[in-house]
Amino acid sequence: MTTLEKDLETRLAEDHHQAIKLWLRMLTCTNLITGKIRGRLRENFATTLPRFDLLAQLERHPEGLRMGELSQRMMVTTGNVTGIADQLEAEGLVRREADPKDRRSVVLRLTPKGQAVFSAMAKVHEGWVIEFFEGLSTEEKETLYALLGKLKRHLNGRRSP
Amino acid sequence: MTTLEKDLETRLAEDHHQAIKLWLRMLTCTNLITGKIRGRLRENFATTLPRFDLLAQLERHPEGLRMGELSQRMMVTTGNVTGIADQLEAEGLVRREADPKDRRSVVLRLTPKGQAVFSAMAKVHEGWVIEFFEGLSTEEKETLYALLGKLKRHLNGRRSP
DNA sequence: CCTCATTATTTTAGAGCTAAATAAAAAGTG
DNA sequence: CACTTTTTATTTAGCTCTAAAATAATGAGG
Repeated sequence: MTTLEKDLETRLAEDHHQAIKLWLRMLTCTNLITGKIRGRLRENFATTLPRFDLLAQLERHPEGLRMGELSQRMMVTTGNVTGIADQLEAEGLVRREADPKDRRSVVLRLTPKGQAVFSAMAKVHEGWVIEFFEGLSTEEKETLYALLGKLKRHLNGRRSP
Repeated sequence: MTTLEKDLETRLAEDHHQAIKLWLRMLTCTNLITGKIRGRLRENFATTLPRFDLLAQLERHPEGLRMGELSQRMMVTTGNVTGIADQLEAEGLVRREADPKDRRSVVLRLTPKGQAVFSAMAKVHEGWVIEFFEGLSTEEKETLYALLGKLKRHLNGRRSP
């Protein structure tokens, strides 16, 4: 084996190791942040991250969203959305409505109470996220955002969507 | 309000929005990757991500790890580690051993079968991760790794450890 | 009409995960 | 040494999530 070949092999191996290290670090950061958010949502508002997430999606879509749309946006199964929606409906924060265009569909909307409860939480939540990322400068956040955008396109682009 | 103040305020608001967008994109990328890995682990090896994660930790520490050490490294509760270890022990992949230095502790180690099963999976798993990140160049991965490192230090450094 | 494939939601079974309570051993303190 | 606090692992109750099966409505073709 020549020196050039050895170098190429080494560089490839390092690149492989690099991807693994990168992935583990990314996973760690995400876990740290979700853990903090989960704990604070519980302590401050006695609610959970998926409940908050569902309300956030509805708040961005006052016209309501179907269960399938919610499951796509929240990246969970429709069965999971059903369970979370059940709880929020029991708490009076969301309402199931019939879709006039398709009787198979259910459209979920925020109730006035749900809007009020969510907007109180959203302000505080935004502050937490700002705090978590304030270790990075605006330029660094911009770079990170762009790199993750490229990663996301690659992940969505090829197989197993 | 003067023009300067308005600009400052606008810039701050944009910075806030930036943190939220960044966080949501980061969460999306992580969810996409974990979803792919989970599905492939199930299809190819009939196992799950937390099981794989526990085996991976033990593989890096042939001397064994205590339940508490595992829970820290896996970023889950010790109760959760107990349950996953129960399953892996029933499958004969790990073994509980008494810690001679501390009778409260349990040291978990890979069995020979566990080593064999894991190393077969690890090779394939590494290939998946390389594939997920090959949309980025070596330099881009390096930049992403560094930025996440800075983020991680900030997250660990301040309140709520 | 009537079937057949598709789409939308719910239900079910089981693993994952947390927080809190428990039990046992170790470590610190007067 | 006795007493208290801390540490370590397990257990328990309850929510979260998935995959797969069950319901039910839509739509296309014959």
